[in-house]
Amino acid sequence: MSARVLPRRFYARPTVEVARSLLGQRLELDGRGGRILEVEAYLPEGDEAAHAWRGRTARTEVLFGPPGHAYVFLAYGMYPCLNVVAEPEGIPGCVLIRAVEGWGDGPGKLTRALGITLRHNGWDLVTSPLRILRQPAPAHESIIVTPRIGIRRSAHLPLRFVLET
DNA sequence: GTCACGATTTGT
DNA sequence: CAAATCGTGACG
Repeated sequence: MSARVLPRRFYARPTVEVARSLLGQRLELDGRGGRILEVEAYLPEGDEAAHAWRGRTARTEVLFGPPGHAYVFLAYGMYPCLNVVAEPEGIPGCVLIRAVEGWGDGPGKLTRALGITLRHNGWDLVTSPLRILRQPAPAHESIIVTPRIGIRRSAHLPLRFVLET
């Protein structure tokens, strides 16, 4: 197992902190992947757009589990969207991966390109072929912050983070 | 059981 | 701007 794989403690932090830290790191499945360029945070509290807002259900179970796992859901019946579970176990924060360098921009496009499907839901990003590696940050990169895309509720919150070179 | 609704993408 | 497409959660 590569020494560059992000450890569990990386994910066991506040959701926004994890979201910002995720930018620039390398996401891969079976060795294929690239740097994460765009993410969105979905908060464990006060965030009506988050799936966990309605509480603990069969679907959101993964969000309440240990950090560093993948939460994959099907958007609009067609597009698998990949999220990274953050916060200590029991606190349902997560980060949506919206763009990966070289594999597409848009949460549904990058999953299709990398072959990520619903069957990857719940996979451990620390010990499985679906993982995130620490990547040295190039100089002169900054983070742009904007509202999240495609949601109606809690739409004003500044929770989308884009890596700007 | 039934039904309305999307954390999207693509084509008109 | 509208269609495609189906798992989920609310309701009864």
